[in-house]
Amino acid sequence: MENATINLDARARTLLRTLIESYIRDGQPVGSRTLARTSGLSVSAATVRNVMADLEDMGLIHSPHTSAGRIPTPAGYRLFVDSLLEVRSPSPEDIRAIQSGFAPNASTQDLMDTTSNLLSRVTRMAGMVRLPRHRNVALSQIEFLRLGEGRILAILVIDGKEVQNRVLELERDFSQDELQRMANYLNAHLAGKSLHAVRAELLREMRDVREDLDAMMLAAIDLGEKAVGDEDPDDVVVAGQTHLLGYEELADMARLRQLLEAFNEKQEILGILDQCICGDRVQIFIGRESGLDWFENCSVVTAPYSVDGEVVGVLGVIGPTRMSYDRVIPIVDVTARLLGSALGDHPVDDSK
Amino acid sequence: MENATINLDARARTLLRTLIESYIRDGQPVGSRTLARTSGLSVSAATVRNVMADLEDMGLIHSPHTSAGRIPTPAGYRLFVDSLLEVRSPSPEDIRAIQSGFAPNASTQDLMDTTSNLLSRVTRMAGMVRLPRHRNVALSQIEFLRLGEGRILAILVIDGKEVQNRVLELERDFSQDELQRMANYLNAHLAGKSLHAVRAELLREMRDVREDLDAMMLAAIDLGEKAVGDEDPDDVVVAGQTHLLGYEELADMARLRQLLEAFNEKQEILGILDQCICGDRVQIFIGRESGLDWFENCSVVTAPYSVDGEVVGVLGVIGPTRMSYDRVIPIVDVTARLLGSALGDHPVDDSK
DNA sequence: GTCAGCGCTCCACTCGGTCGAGTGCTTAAA
DNA sequence: TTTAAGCACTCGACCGAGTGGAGCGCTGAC
Repeated sequence: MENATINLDARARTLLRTLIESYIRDGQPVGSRTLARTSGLSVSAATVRNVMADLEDMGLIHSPHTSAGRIPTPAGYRLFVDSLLEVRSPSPEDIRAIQSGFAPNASTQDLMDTTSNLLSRVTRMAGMVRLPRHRNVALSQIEFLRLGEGRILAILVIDGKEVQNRVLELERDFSQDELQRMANYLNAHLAGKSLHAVRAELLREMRDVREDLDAMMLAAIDLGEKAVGDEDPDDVVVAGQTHLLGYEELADMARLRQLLEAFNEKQEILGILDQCICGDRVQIFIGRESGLDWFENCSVVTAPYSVDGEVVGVLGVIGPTRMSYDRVIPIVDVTARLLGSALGDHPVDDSK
Repeated sequence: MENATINLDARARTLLRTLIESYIRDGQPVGSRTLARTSGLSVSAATVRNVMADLEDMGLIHSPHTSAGRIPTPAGYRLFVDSLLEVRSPSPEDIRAIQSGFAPNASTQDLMDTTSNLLSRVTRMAGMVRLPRHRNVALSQIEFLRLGEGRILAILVIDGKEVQNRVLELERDFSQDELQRMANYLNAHLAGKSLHAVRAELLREMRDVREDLDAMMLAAIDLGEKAVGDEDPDDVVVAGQTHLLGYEELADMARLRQLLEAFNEKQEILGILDQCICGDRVQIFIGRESGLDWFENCSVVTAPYSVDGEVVGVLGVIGPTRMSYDRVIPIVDVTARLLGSALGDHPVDDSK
């Protein structure tokens, strides 16, 4: 609807923008006189006061107490980032810092680590990267190893470079020999296909062709389904949480602790990032918008990153609501793009 | 030498002990009058003042400013924990809390996690566990998987339950078939022996019997040595760092940030813990004793833990110097013992 | 609609005074 | 020589009053 925001005339918008920019820069409530001077408009402080009163009625700014200046409310920030903000293109040194951070041919895990480190270092806030969903990566190989009575280690090699282990607990026991044959069967059928396709195929075979196969094949399919089936654990890499200690608007120890705890648990961070995976550009959460109350005075800036045109993950930063959005947004944006392309060029292809 | 500490008479020791206990309890500088009353000695405040002046000369206590009470110096704490402290046996509820935390049959990694969580929860400080060195755990199985041109995944199964992956980059390429034969060879020779023994044997064979073997065996030994050879990465598990935000003596943001940073880097934590691995009982570092200056106002209480009589790792807590040593020390002690025995009973033996 | 002026409010800061805790020193008794 | 009592002094915490300044709302004139 946004009806309240539409009927802001140009002057009010300019004043709101100047006020928020000033507050972001200095952290001080800004009064009518300074605002009148710095806005570039040729209006008096008194007029500015009238406009500010209107803005306050609309819930966009408020004064911490009588006769202090005004500071933006979350709603004010919202309007600001949605329609007032002029995003700078990222500064050359920022770009250089980000680009130089991406090592070629790094493993996915390394890429995640360096990216979140990069984000936190460049923005001086906390950086986070949602591990990529397994998109259409190819299953190179699957192997089974018998660990003990009914316990089997499944090894998935993905894209010829990534390795995943899963321990399966089964009811019946298999000899290593049987396991080997099952692996051979599965590899012959499935190697090179995408994980997604593999899962679909396994499920289909289980349903359709049960009776046409001998017991071994059946067991193999069952085993393969178990190994591939359970979604790999969602995870998120965070870095630079300690930067948040430096912001005095987050100095409340109790809240700060909740915040850092959230970074350790990762669960809530995940929830926030997952909300951002839809949408294809930078998204911003301000204050409590994400529904978490420990998020007071914090904002999140996220951007999805994609490989081959498909969104596979999200990255972002988290910092005080009073942050330089015009600097942070392009940084997050360009980092997402660079990560996407770094993940995109598959360096070592299986030599087939 | 400790010459300065020896010539403390019983009364001075009692007063120092009472003073430190009182300060640990209340966090307030303690003055002569209260000390005279609470010490149990029948002396006047004036006499206490004289003794306190002596203690101050020895560098055991000092006043934050004229006419405040006295607080212990690091040297005072040192003397306190070395020879004044009466360690309580751990309280029943603490013991219960610790014991109930150890799940039977947990993997090593899980044990580390729960243990450091336990330590931090019970002491309300930060807990840490140094991962056990690989003592004489048995190598159950070794397998190789060809990933690509010259890139091989080595899989070590240890103790029938733990799995380690290592990617090896080699100069020459092997076919999966060759790898299989090498693995068979190595398994036949080495399975069941301790990792330590395996490494020794591989090195010996490489040196002694080079010319007696065919090329394949030689390559196998070489490969095995590479897979087992590089020490697994030293690591340490920490938990509950955020508890440290609650202590107002650590409220300095800059220092606090260094502290949390150290927990993230883990490098310095490792250094501290490694200093404690010698010695077979609880050890205590007070303030800067560990050589790190960001350690001001912090203390570390550690204890080594052992399996089958051999020390394999260290665990401990880190908190403000002003902590209840008489409670923390037994907690760390008993946790180390419980972790040792939890690691000790090897639950699932390979069914051979 | 704009804006100058006025009165008002509230905060931040300072200053002086008081209170209490605690010390060091001196002196006297054991 | 050790212990204790008394006394003067210091310092920080606290309180209340006073002050200056920033900033607001309102009103009335243009």
